[in-house]
Amino acid sequence: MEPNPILLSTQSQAYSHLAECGMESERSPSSQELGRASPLPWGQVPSSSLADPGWLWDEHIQAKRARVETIIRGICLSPRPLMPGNARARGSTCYLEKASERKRKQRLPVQQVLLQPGPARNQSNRKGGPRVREQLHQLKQQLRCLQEHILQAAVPGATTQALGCSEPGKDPLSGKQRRGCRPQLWVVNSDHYQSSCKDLSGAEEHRVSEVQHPSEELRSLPSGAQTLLEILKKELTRAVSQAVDSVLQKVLVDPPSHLTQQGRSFQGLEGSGEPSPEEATYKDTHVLAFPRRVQPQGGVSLGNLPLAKPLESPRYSVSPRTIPRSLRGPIANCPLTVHSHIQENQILSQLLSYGPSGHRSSGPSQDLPPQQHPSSESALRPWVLSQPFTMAGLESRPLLASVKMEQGSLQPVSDVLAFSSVHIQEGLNPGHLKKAKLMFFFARYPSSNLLKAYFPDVQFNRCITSQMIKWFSNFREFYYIQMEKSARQAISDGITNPKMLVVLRDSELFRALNTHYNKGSDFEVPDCFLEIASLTLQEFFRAVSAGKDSDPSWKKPIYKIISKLDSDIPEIFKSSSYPQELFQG
DNA sequence: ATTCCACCTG
DNA sequence: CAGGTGGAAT
Repeated sequence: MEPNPILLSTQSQAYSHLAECGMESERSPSSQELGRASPLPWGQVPSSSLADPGWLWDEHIQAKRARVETIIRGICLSPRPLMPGNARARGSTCYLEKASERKRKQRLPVQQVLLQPGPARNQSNRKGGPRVREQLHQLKQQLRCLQEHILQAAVPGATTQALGCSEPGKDPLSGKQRRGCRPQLWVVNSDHYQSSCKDLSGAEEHRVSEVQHPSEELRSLPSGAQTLLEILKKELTRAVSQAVDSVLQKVLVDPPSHLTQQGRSFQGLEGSGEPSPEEATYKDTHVLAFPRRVQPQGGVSLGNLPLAKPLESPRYSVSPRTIPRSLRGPIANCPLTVHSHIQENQILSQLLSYGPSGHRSSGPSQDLPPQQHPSSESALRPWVLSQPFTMAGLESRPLLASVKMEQGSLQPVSDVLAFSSVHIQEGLNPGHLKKAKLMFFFARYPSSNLLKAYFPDVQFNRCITSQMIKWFSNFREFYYIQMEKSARQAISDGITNPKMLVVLRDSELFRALNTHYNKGSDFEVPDCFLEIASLTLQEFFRAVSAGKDSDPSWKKPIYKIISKLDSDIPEIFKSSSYPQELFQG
């Protein structure tokens, strides 16, 4: 076969070293954001008492109520160090990792146990006066409001709304939900109510501080008052338990089957994990609703991605199953549910990481014989997995995180945020690697700007950019090694005319290259790449034939030539969900 | 002084 | 494939 002259249609782009505009400045603050995620103390449970005339009839009662509230608040407070501490720790970790970047991808911090079983309060006595009962009745009603509020909290739109109306006295729910507050529950939701907590009036804050030492004051109370207090406390606790239980029962009537499915598919993630049909539905509704909460954590802007607008708006009807299942843990306070909660978190971390290993699949699959396509498939699967949640032009990872948030729990919301943040920071997953490899067929020397353009779902920072540049450096390394090897082979085979050297699809060289960049042959290697490869091969052939390889830098001229022969990368690669199509068709 | 890159190594 | 390094270009 007579190879044609290899004059390529070189839409050659001069390789330009474009400085990576550091998005650092954007990212660093975001890391710190994490630390600030839960800045507020927990005692800020706003009180509605002043607005509730029923409580004003007697100052004594009011004072008692304040104390009871303090107790309740204390219950709410106890778990507090857990979460904010966690968030902060995670944030700083994040920050440190950022500072010490250049590290390879760090493992995602596996979600640790966040539950701390609160003191189990048994209560069976109920002999309060009618007034107390009446008040308890009110409490129950308020708890019902709480139920609704919880339901709403599962959907960001609703949460946003809740925040918006959290001004004391204006919020119809203000002050009501917190009396139903169970500790863990509010650990879960604390972030959402920060603003309302901030709105505590000075008077109330004073009142709160006034009753900071209930134990002392309690002892000084008249016995009748103490009795009343006791009864009130018990009834409160009981009512809270009932109310929350009922909420959860509602939720559990329609258990989030997708979660269990996830649990299973998570174990077999490498194998046959497919997005459940229900996951698909998420992208239509809920997913859109969440990233907004993720965004600020995730790092300031999702860059170029116009996330905010469409996500702001809609309110979505919330099905009961969107209530976090893990709420059961705190409620039931039982080891089993705690365990299930841990499992959920594991699933969460697993899914947010790139595979069961918690690390992107790497060496092994690459070192395996090319025939073992499943390995490459598995390397890609986690990425593909995330695709159903990817809307065009949207950042996929926050969406994924959002989904997890939904089927996970409210409690780790902040952790999910941290996850997503870390995730964004990590940025690159096997799907990106795959995509980069395919892009190598078109561009051997992509500039950082080009990469940014073609990876819209990646939050570029210095580390990410250099990592991706490094990828291409490694790609080139392999490429040139193969070329040199083949050239030398051709020479030793007695070839004399470089024009005879053409890389064909059935050649061994092609096989090696295809195996490296296109494992599984999911992608049809473009002809332009074969032309470049042929040219490269010929250049190596000429150089070696001319004995230039004695020069230590004999390859440099070749590199210079090749670096000018980058082709335009098809626009389709600009889609953040591009390679997905390869596996659908 | 930085940035980029090839090269080497694990 | 990532980390580290040295050289070269800017």
